[in-house]
Amino acid sequence: MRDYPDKMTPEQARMFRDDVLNIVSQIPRGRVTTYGHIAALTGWPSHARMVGRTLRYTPGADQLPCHRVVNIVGRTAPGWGRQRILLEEEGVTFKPNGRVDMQRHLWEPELLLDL
DNA sequence: AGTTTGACTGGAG
DNA sequence: CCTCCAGCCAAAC
Repeated sequence: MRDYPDKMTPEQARMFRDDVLNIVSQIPRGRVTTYGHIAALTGWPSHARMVGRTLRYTPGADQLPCHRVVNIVGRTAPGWGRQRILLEEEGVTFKPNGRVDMQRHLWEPELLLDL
């Protein structure tokens, strides 16, 4: 028995994209969240990779605070060195190993509304 | 229609 | 802490 929903229909894909962008727009300044947390909130918990794809390829996503999305261990996006600068500018601190200090800055969206 | 590719994750060594 | 690997799944080849 698969523990994940059936393959997305085009409409579900559209809703997923809109939900992801909506959630990202709500990440507070100076905080970060993860691909997995966002995926879970949309109702598609196994689609963390899809969250990354959405932020990378959706036109206009660069106007949202997508630099506040990192992976579960606090690693920034490959090939996007500017992400660290943007985060540091709003007070996010990094550990010596180059990862975001998740203990201090992780924002875990809880009961999200108006999606 | 089969294979490869990631802005991912969790576990093993 | 690091690297490697299997599982993941829509998209791109």
